[in-house]
Amino acid sequence: MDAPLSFSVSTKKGAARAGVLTTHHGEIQTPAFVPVGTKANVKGVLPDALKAMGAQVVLANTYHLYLQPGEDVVKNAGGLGKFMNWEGPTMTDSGGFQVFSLGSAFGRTITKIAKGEEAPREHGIAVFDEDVASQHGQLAVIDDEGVTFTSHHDGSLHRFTPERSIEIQHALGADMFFAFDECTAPTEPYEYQKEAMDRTHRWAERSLKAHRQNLSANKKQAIFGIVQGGRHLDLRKESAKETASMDFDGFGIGGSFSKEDMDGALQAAIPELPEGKPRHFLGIGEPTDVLTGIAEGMDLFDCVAATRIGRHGSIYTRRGIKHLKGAEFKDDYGPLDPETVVPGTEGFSRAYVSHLIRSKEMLGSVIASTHNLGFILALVDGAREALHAGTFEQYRADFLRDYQSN
RNA sequence: GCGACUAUGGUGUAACGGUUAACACUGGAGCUUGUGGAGCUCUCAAUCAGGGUUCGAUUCCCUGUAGUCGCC
Repeated sequence: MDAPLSFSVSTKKGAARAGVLTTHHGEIQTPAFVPVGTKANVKGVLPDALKAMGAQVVLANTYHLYLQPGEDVVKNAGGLGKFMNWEGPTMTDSGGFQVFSLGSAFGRTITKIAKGEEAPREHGIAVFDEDVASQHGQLAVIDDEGVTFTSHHDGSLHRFTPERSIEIQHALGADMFFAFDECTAPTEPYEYQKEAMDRTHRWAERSLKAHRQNLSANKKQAIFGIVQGGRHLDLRKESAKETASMDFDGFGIGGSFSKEDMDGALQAAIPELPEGKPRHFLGIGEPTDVLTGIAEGMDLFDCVAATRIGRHGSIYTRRGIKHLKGAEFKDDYGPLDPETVVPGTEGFSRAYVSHLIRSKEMLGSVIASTHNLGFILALVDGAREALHAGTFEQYRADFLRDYQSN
């Protein structure tokens, strides 16, 4: 295979679709959920376990691996997959998201999913909270060239530009990676959303150029452009159109949404994207959101929620999320989710995992993370099969009914 | 048996004689969407008993009770 990536859609029903994505490290049946392994590890879950539960691809982060252990360590290990002993396909995120999560949003009550709080800010480009900055030594300043930030490890000063991000991602060597973008808080005003979106487009062109100039990387790695535009449908459409006009191998839809905005943003953007290239929904999501994305025509999803909430003692079940730290689970000797079997976690009871989490035993986090990852992978597997069988809408409706019924 | 010391939420510790008895852990509830987070937020919960001094006692005095240590 000469191209780094090939993609074919085999089933289409309305906007939703199923297909196969082929990389140098194997095939990915889409739609697919991508476990997040930020620092070249999926927290608490061994590669063998990932494989056993049907994970097809993992995603690591440029920002984190650049700071620690440094991209050269990963490169000299033979690339991300070799380094982490994962034989399948890999992806890396560009570090752009950290501009958002460590910069303007850090220390505030803003997350990827908007809750409606106001985000006070100076008009302009330097975005950080001075109190937070002094308290945590935190600082991220965006300009048109790139972003300057301090390391959370030692406070040292660093700078990412689109070119630098691509250079690092070449060193990390994942099969697919993302252009460097700016993700804004959903609470930012329209003018700033547009300004950030335009900047993201310029950065996309620079990212693409930097990648195409590296001929050997070009053969091995695929680059995805990222659609932004906040919660504004006209911006979403414009961003999708603009990004689609560039020669990317695939597309990510990024940014932050309120729960209600998600559908609209997808509907505005997706029709502008080419049919024949994969679409990745960045940072999404929870089970119901993933089904929404599939229904709208997304192919790939990554999200930290499964491992994060698992690590802290909450599990997905067919009947909604259960907080195992709750008193009611102390003597609940039933399985984690009677309706979902995850390889490697069969036989563990809610009471047992509740006990482990309460006593801060790491095995509790391991079991819950494994369960949650297996749960959402199985959910997406089921959705894919339903797409092929022509029963996806029913599948989704059934799941939503059960999940919200508790 | 005698002496010394101690007695504050479930646990461990705070509190010049002066607002609503503080903190940590535990317990309970909630949060987490391209992971600075095995994390964060909120919350229930106590002055050993009985007297006395004082305007006012967790604080000072007496008695009782319990515990710890030491001594016959």
